[in-house]
Amino acid sequence: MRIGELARRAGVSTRALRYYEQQGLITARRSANGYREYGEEDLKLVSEIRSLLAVGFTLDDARPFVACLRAGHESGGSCPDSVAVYQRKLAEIDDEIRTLLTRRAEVAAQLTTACPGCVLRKVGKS
Amino acid sequence: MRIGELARRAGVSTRALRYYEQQGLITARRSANGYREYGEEDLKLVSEIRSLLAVGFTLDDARPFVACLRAGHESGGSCPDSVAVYQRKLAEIDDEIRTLLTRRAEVAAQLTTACPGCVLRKVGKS
DNA sequence: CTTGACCTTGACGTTGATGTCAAGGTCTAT
DNA sequence: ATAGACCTTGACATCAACGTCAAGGTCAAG
Repeated sequence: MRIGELARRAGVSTRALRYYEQQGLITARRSANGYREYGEEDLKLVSEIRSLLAVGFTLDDARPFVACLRAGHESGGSCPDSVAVYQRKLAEIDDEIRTLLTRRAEVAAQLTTACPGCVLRKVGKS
Repeated sequence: MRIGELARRAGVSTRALRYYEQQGLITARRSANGYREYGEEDLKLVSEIRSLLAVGFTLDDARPFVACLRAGHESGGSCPDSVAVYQRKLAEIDDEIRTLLTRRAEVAAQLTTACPGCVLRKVGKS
């Protein structure tokens, strides 16, 4: 299939696909006229990339997963490198959550200081 | 005081101060030679801005706080507009936290699926 | 043969808060 | 008068993942 069809089926833009290729995440054969030609495996790769992006991974994070699929594994996450990324990501997310919780407390404290009572009375609630 | 001194005392770069001015957050008198001239109030404004940025506010979010201080209030947060921003920010932070918690669960689930047991065995732990 | 749907590469725009040059004016001290 | 520490405005660079033209080639259908 060509890039337009892959884009439609994967739910991404053709621009995104070319970008992934430029970043070395996917590759494409070229037909005689220079058009990119993809197979079903590529749909799988792109789907993997999208689901990873959807949970906050970067394209760089997605590399090991793509490599894993290319290596023939059914799941992109079943390779050591992918697992390492999963674990690093979990740690990063935990960090962010902690940061946000701290911030939340700080902001709530400042609000309380600046306007005692404001933090308790929800807007629009009697 | 001139921009260099304010920058040192506030712990920011002169570039940042000029940017805040460009964004309409602070203003400066000009001495005969064209140099920016600041007073102690400006240090207070900049400090307020920095502490807000530190907890994840944008410069735009900081506007009401600066206006509040300029209006003579001791605290930048003690004006209705500032309180509204506080509350909006709290809601935003809560949203982000919820999103991250969801993501964490998703990533952990994928990790479990891809590599059962990996999520339990902490790296480097026997 | 021409429309129209598809494809190509290339390159600038987006977002926020600066960093970092460039090219030059000002002022103090030596 | 010259170094050097300060100031000025202006403008491009950064980060990620694309969006959005621009200018043009390809191909099947009418």
